[in-house]
Amino acid sequence: MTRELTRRGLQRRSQLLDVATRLFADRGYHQTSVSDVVTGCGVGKGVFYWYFESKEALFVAILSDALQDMRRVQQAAIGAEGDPVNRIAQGITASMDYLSENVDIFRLFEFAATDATFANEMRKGIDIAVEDVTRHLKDAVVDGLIPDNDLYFLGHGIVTITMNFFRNFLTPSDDAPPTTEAEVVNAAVDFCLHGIGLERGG
Amino acid sequence: MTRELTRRGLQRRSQLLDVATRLFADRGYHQTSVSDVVTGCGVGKGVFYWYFESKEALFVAILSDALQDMRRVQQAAIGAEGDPVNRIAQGITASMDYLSENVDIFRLFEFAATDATFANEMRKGIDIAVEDVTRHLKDAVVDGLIPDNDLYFLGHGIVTITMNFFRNFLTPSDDAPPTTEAEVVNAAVDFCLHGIGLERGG
Amino acid sequence: MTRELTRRGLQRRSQLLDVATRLFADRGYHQTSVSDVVTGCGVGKGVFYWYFESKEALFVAILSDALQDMRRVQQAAIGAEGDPVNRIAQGITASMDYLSENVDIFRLFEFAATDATFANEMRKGIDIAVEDVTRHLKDAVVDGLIPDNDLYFLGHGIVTITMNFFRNFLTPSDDAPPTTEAEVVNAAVDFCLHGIGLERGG
Amino acid sequence: MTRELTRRGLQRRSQLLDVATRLFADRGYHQTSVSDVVTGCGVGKGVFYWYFESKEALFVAILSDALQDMRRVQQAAIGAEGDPVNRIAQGITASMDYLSENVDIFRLFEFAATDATFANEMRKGIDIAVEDVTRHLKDAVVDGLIPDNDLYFLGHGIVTITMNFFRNFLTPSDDAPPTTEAEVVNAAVDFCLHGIGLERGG
DNA sequence: TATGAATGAGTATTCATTCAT
DNA sequence: TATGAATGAATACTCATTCAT
Repeated sequence: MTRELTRRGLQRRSQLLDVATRLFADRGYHQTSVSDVVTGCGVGKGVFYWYFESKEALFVAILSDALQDMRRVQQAAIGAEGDPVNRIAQGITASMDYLSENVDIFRLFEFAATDATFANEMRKGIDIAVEDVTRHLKDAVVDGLIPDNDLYFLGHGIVTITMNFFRNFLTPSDDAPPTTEAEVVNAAVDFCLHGIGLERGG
Repeated sequence: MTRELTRRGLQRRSQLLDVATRLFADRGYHQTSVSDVVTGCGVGKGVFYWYFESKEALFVAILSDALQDMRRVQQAAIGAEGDPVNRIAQGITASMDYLSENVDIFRLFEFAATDATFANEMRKGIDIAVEDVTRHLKDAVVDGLIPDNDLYFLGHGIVTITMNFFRNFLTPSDDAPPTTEAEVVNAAVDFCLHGIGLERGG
Repeated sequence: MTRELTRRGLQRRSQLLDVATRLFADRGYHQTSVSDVVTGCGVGKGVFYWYFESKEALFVAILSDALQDMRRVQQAAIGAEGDPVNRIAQGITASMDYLSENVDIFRLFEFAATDATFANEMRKGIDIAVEDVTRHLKDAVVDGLIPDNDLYFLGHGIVTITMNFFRNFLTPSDDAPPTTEAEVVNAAVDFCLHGIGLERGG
Repeated sequence: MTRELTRRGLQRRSQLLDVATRLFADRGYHQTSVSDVVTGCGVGKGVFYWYFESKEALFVAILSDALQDMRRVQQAAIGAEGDPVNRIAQGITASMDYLSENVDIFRLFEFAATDATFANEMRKGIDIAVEDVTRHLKDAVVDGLIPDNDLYFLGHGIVTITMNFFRNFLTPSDDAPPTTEAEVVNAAVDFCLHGIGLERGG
């Protein structure tokens, strides 16, 4: 399938991904038909299958693209920062920024995590994030910044807490949350650093 | 629809609810057909529509039954406890117990929260839980036990944290969590009490 | 799938088989849609899948039903005949009679033999026929009626020749074949008996 | 459509015919898509419609090319042979040789004969072969070599028997046929000559 | 000549729901 | 109450064919 695409082809593929992301986030994956997607792009039905093998493959493409994007954003934010603890803090901040600007993506993450078909793909993405964090944690241990606890579990905790804080405090809900993104990011970072045995600023 | 049911009828309805709960939790709502449910009960297809107006209505019935059950369990655990802070702590403990014994239900809660069709129903259940907690919080304020902060937000926080701790630490996952239910319950209670401005036991 | 069917259900299933057989023979399997079949029965589309798992399964059902029918007819024709050579002759005659009265079936046999999906199913049917004939041949050898040649090959030959004679001389074609069924049956029987080392009537 | 083709164009067309022949024989006409054919040639989809009006037209081209080829081979084998009976014998031999070396083609013949769309085209090819044989038969009658029977029927018989013997004895099957091509050719020739009232070599 | 992209009617199949008995 | 049968709209996907470049 992995086809050679012209510039025009790449645009079309990208358009399909965008429209599908929006529809999946708005109505849900199962409530969105391939027909809806192509209609939303103003193209014929066959076009879809020129670019994707199946509806499922499309969703997986969105998912893994998003996971890669998010990771890229994290790495860009971290840049050349030397202090591993700061690297973690900046990674959390960058993740929340990314999700704030791509709320549709966050909803797809949530769906993927609960759906048998995609749970595994989602888990793979999370595992990579955990590995990234764990690498920083190891560095911090080596540098004597934090005690040598069960790093994998800590890493998992940081990733999960980040997602949860985002869900709980930055996802729009009826009862208006009196929180700015900055506050939530702060709270998440504090929570996580505290979790790994640190006081921030200390 | 609210039909008069004989004893046998009530059993059948209950059986349908049980089988559907299991199937929905295992395969997902959209991947489970009405046919699967009736086959799982060993009955004909017409039976289903004798007891439920639609597949959607069935799911809503499961959802609201479960929410009611959970609430009943909370209230039974609280009993005649006089201290409002203890009431909250016991409510959290009872909730985690309930979810531990009804993991299928927890999965349906998760699904309901992400699916456009049921998100509202789920939210109603959560709102009731928040009101319950908030009532205790108000009592605690009146008794001078905790400061008079934004109680609705606190109440929401307690409910959410309870669910999140359950998901994060008591839901089976690859990287075996080295936590017993008791530990998680403790952590959740601590976290929440701390959140409302209290040290437990203090 | 193997479902319990009521009398009415059995009739419907039978009707679907009949209509499909006719359409497949007239237009070809690939040129006949499931839609054509249900329309031909005057029923809704879902009915089809109540009775058959797939279009392919329907064709296989027709095929194996027909092969069984034909075998039943052969056995009925042979009855209690004691002479194994006569049993063979009567089997050939019965087969040709059957095919003459079920020309549609013969066309499906021909199609099945050339189509990758069904060739195997068809071969199985033929193998059974060969085994039947071979049993008679063995008896004939034991009785000293024919020489002890390679019986499996002979059996295969008899079955194939029967089908070929039918195709060549009893299938309607432009250049009207000046042959009656009786003549062809005679010729086939002669040919086969001669093939196994016998003169008929001798 | 009949387009002027450059040398390169002729090669391309020929390549398409070859690849399609192989695919059609392997998977069947209906199971092979135009896409499969062009992919098999490593060219774009538009190319196909440069050389052929339709998928159907492609198959017809393969079919008629093959029929012409086979006829050419027959005529080359007959050469300047004077004896009409020998001409027939040599034609049969040449045909079997051709089919042995082009088994794919034989499968397409079989398919074409059973498919409503191509049965007519196939029949035309057979009719020509029958006419050829019939011409030799007429010569043989004029020469007093054979009795003056229904020649058209005899001609048809010879062509059909040739195909049948090939199918039955030279097409690969499970029960290994203990026959060499030479034996089958001999048998077919004997059968046919006998059929027209002759003993070979007599 | 050739290509990648697009078309859209058509196909098998599913499934929530209804109905006659 | 219950069943087997029927409905038909909806869905994912295919594919011969066309077209702009």
